[in-house]
Amino acid sequence: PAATKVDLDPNNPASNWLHAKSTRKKRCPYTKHQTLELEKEFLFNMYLSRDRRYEVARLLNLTERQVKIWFQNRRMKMKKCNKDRPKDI
Amino acid sequence: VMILRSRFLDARRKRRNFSKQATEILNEYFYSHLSNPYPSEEAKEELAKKCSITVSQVSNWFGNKRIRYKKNIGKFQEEANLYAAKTAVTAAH
DNA sequence: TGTCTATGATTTACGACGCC
DNA sequence: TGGCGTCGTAAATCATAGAC
Repeated sequence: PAATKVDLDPNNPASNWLHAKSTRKKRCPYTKHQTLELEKEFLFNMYLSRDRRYEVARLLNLTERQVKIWFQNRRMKMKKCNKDRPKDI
Repeated sequence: VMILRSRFLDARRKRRNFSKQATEILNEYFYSHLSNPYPSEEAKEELAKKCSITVSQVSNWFGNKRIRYKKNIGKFQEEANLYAAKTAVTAAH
C-alpha cells in the first residue's frame, strides 16, 4: 500500500494521511490527438521499445517519461476492465 | 450476447448514486478509521459485498472521500460528528 | 423545466517495491 | 545498479445524476 511505514504517525489525526509531494507535476490532460495516437500505438503493441518510445514522444510532444507512464497506466486500465467485467461476453 | 454487452457498457456509462445504506456503511468505516482510512484488500471485499458494489467502486469511493474530506474538513464536520456518535452508541451495546 | 452542485469514474503522475 | 515492470494512490478533471 502507498500509506506506508513512514507516514504512519499515530498522533496527528487526519493530517497524517498523505504525503502530498509538492514536487509532483500537476496533472495535464492530454489532447484528443495525443490520446488517439497513444491508443493506436497501444493497439499495435502493449509494450514499447526504447526506440519506439522516443519516436512516439517526439511525434506527440510528450516526454519519454510521460509516454512510459501512459503505457503503464494503460496496461493497468486494461487489467481493471477485465477484472470488473462480470464474465464472458 | 450483444444485448448483455450493451447493457454492461450502458451500466458503466450511466452511473447511479449508491444506495443510502451503502453510503451509510462506507461512511461508518471511513469515520471509524479516520486516523488511517485505507481499507485492506480484504476489508474492501467485505465492504463491497455489504454494499452490493464492486471492489473498484469501494476504492473509488475511498479515494474520492479522502481527498474531498481533506480539502474541506469543515464541510464534513457535521457528518463526522454524526458517525462518531453512531459509533459510540454501537460500542456502548 | 433549466441550473447547478454533489458524486462516481477516469485520467496523469508518482512512491514503494519487485525482478533481471 | 539502472531501468522498466506492477500496484495503490493523490489530485485534477470529466460526466451527469439529481436536488432545487
